[in-house]
Formats: sequence, structure tokens, C-alpha cells
Amino acid sequence: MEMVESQQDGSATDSVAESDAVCIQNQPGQSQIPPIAQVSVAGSSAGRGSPAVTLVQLPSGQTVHVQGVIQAAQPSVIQSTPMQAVQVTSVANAEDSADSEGVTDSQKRREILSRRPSYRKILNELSSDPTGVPKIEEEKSEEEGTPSGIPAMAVPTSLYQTSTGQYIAIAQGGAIQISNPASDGVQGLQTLTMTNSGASQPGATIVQYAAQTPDGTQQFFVPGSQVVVQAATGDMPTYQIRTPTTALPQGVVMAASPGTLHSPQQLAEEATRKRELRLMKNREAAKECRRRKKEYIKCLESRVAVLEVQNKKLIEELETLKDICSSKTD
DNA sequence: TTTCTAGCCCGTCACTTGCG
DNA sequence: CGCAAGTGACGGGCTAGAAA
Repeated sequence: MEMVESQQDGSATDSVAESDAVCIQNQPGQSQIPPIAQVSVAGSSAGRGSPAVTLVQLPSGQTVHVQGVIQAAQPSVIQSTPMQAVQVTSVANAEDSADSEGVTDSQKRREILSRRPSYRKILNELSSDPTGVPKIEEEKSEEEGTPSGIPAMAVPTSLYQTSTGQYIAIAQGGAIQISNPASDGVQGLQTLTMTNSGASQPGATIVQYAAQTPDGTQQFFVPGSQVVVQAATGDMPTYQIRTPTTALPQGVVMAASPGTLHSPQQLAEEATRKRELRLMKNREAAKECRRRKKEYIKCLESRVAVLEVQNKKLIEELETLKDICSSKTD
């Protein structure tokens, strides 16, 4: 049922001992036949991510650039790091003599939990491979100076960016726009619905917003000079609108600082808020991680297909060469 | 038609990793 | 060193197809 992911040690990806060049010579007196095949391994010193390139010169004189049948250690389908290899060994040792050597369960667990680098990293290393593995694009929305997700509308007098990367624009008159950085799915502006917009009481006013398509741009007005603070509960993310107790410089990311908290209730609210924010961010991170994982697996599958074709070609060529050799020895 | 099962997706937790 | 991001693991919900 559950797929078991095995920890592989590093030896699985170690390349065979490679000579720098392998030349298959003709026998004396067979000058009518050109050198059968010359195989030069150019990648014996190639490190991880730089697979060995093998040049195969065919009898016809054609040179084939073969890569990947016998490759140097590289990010492979079964990815492992040197550190993992050491750790797996240590785990095995620990299982043999855990009691005598005092290896704790937590240590073992920690060692087992050691993981490979991120999918993006692996895939980008693979992408240096000329077999056409595409790169996972780096997110760039947060690095760019201005939020591209906010179309021209009321000129915002205040522009905030939440720690989740969302942009909150508050225009003159209190119009609020919440914009996600351009990523998957939900994008652009989102609707905010006040649940007690009439109340101008101090403290928190919970508003809800529903994700919508980028072309469904909407805005709403907040009475007074309130500001959006934050976060999410359950399935429906919610934002808090608070009347600022102190004047804050515009452009400052809103956050309830510990100094503004007075009562235990506010502390509890803050803790809840932080937790919900963390959950929301982790939720998004998990989505993104799964998306990358799928992409990674797709790339690996395509790589397998390419390598299978190469392998098949090389096997066929080997058979051809064997036939030629045997016919000449007869 | 109902039940079972496999597969997929999602949210959450716990932990590692990388960066400032 | 602290924090945010990334990711494995786990469990739950949903759905399509097979079996009873």
C-alpha cells in the first residue's frame, strides 16, 4: 500500500572503474577494415552532475556522443549523498551493536531521516545534463521589487507585504487589495468580505476572503483608517482588520509586536495567529513541494526513457561489432 | 446496489537545510 | 543562532473501478 522509499548507499551510483580510452584494434592484416570502434571516456573525472561523456566512433566513421550508459556518479534516480552513505553504514553498525556502543534510538532515527537535497536542487543539477531535462524555474515574484499581481486601480497609499509574500494594498478611502505573488492557481486579487464591517470598535475585525480568478478583480472599503493584519483559520483563510493604536509609517509590514500586547488573551490570540500563519504557509509549501516532486519524477521518467534508448542502441552496436569480429576471425 | 480497494490529493507535524 | 523554506511521513477524505 504505502510506497517504501529505500535508503540507498552511495555505492549504487559509483561508476565502474573507467579507463580513459578504450580502443578496439583490428587484427594484423585486416587493413581493409577501419578501426572497429574507438571509445573514449571523457568524463572519468566528472563529478556529480557532470555525467561522463562517451565518444563512440562507429565503423562508418560516424562519431556518436553517448552519455549515460556508464556514467560517473551523478544525481541519479536513486539519489544519495556521500553523507548518506556514511550514515547508512553507521546505522547498520548500530543495528549490529547498538547496545554495546550506546547508540540511541533518536540518533538512529535522526540518521535515517537524513535526506537528499531538494527536488529543485537535484533537478537543476540534472538539467546540466544535455539530455534535455528542464529546469524547475526559481520563484521570482518575491525577488522583484514591485508586485506584478496588482493591476492598475486606485493608487495605493500604503503597500504592505505579508510574510507569506502576499501584497496588501490600501488605497485612499480604505480600499484594500490582497494580491498573491504570481504562482500557481490563485493569483491576483481576491475578494474580501467583511463580517462585521459596520462596527468601528477597537480591536480585531475578522474579514474573510474567497479566492477567485485574476479577472474577477474586486475591492471593498473599510470604514476608518484600518489596516489589514493577517491570517488564516481552517479551510477559509481570514484576514484581520485592526484599527492601529499607534501611527505607523506607511509601507511598514504590519505585525502585532509583542510590545502592543497587553493581556493574556491578546497573547493567546497572537499565538493562535502565529500558528495559523505558520500552518497556512506550510500548507502552501507542501503544495509547492508536491508539485516539484511530480515534476521531478516526470523528468526522471523521461531520463529513463532516453537512457533506455541509448542502452538499446549500444547493445545493438555491440552485437554488430561482435558479428564483425567473429566473421573476421573465421 | 453496496462494499472494497487502490490511487490521488491535501493538511499537518516533525525535522533538516540553507541563509542572513 | 534563529528563522523561513523544504520535505518525508502520516492520516483522512474523495473518487473511480472492481468484486460481491
